[in-house]
Amino acid sequence: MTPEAVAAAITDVLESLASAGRLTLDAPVVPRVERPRNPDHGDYTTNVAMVLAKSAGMPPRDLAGLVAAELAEVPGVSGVEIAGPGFINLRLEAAAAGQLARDVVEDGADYGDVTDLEGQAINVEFISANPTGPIHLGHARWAAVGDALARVLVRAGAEVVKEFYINDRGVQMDNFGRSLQAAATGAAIPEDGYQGDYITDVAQEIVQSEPGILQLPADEQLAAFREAGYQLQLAEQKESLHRFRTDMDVWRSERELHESGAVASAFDRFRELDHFYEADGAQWLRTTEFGDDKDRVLVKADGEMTYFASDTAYYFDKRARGFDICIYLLGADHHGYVNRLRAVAACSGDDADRNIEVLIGQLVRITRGGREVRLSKRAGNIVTISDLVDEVGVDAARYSLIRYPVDSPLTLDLDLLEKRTNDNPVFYVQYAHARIASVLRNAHDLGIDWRAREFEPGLLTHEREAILLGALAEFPRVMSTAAELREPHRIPRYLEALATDYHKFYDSCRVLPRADNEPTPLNVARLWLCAAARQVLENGLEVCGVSAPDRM
RNA sequence: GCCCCGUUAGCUCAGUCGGAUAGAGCGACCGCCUCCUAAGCGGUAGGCCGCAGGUUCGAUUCCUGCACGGGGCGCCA
Repeated sequence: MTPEAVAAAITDVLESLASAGRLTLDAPVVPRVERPRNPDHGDYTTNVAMVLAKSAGMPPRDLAGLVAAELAEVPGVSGVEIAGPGFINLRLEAAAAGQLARDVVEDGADYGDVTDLEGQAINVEFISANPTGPIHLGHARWAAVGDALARVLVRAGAEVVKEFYINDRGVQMDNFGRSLQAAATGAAIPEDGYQGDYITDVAQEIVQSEPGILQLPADEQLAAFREAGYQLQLAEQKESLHRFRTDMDVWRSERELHESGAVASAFDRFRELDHFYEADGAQWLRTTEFGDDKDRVLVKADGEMTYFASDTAYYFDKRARGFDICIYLLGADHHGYVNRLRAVAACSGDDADRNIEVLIGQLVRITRGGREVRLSKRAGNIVTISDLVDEVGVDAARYSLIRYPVDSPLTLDLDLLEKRTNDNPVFYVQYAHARIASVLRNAHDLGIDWRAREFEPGLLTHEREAILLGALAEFPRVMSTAAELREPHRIPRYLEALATDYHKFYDSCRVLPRADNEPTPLNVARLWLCAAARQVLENGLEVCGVSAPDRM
């Protein structure tokens, strides 16, 4: 019996009481069913009696009594108690709780999939680094979180596209090209250019593959370096993200938005809706009508398009491709952009509250040797995402970035991550998985085919078996919450709690028969439970993009 | 000045769509492998949940103000 089933039973009770005239209900209620911290409070608890007391016009405890009496008759429920100000605590029969193990095993990789977001088309844009250098540690958080979020949304039934916006036009591209050109020709790197060692490497690579480039006239040469460098960096970014197990579905070029006329037609749309005007020689979007602090320039007085101009077209582009919800993951240093983006939606006649979601993530601080590492692409002080993967591995890197809520600051201690100690919870979770895999392997070696034997869920009566079953039953709800709140960090946190519950179970409940004894029905039931726990750990780790090893 | 985020155990941080005794890891201390993976488990110590008000049966959680810390307020990207 799952928490969902308990909630449904409570709803049934409430409705039948209401239709029998024993209770007045203002509106249909979705009862909240929780797992109490304190095991003395039963397997599940609900506060419906307190919530409904006022509208029902009776004291919470009386109402609780009414509901509890009916609940006690529900099959699978072994006990109901009223506690405190009006909590209803209930206990399940072991067989009803244990049945879940079989359900999990049978659902396999699908266990934990939910339907909350079915029918929604969601675009998740993240990282969107300039193609003027490698993906670095400053981007790593978004790479991990964005990818995990996308996986969560998919599990919740949404249609999801992961997208990277390439800022391949504008001033930074020219700076980049000039820096490469200078590095290749032995000139000084411009002051506002890129200083990193990688610039020299890239410049050399370009000269090597296109020796003729050095003979070109200065203008053509600059363009050639810019374009060649762009292609090399873009390929580098794709490759390093691939190694990080973050593969984008769409790489959208800013340049293409201009060339295809998307920017121009966005402007037309704004004109139609009368949100567009000219002043001081520039062309503006009247974003202040929709909550922005000031209107924003689309075309500068010198005729150049702003970055924001592309953004407006990009939003239309996403909507035209059928996305109801456009999620942007941005760093805290871009939070000033939120109102602008929302205003774009509003200016085009959309509902900013529904169509645009901006997740602002706090920046990651990085320490090494107890000192903060400052990252600056232009100053050339870069730790790339590939360096991180080389040092600590993809699993540890992704996991430690995903396990914190994005609005909380995060310090990545490179020394700590390199240690591979238990400080890093990814090992704790993976170890639980490997431990179960080992037990199942041993069962197989002993010739115990638990799947073929009868599963007697009523045998799982040990307290730690009950707790483990309860934890397994939580997984779909954790997935729902993570998806609806856009909070993928809830998955690793859940997995850590689940791993603890498994380790505790393992510590006090012998799974396999000792010596040459024949397996008992209890051994078999526990193997089902182990298999279920292993499956949930695997599914959860998969959502994080972290491997679930069979041996460690 | 205005806007966003944070403030919870010695340290790093969870938790809160308002619920019963606030959690984990690390660090400290004490135990547990002739037995399925000890990367594990059990126990002890450690808290005015930043401060002050408000909302109510009930606030660490919601609202307001304040303090401290981080980030942002360009015809830059």
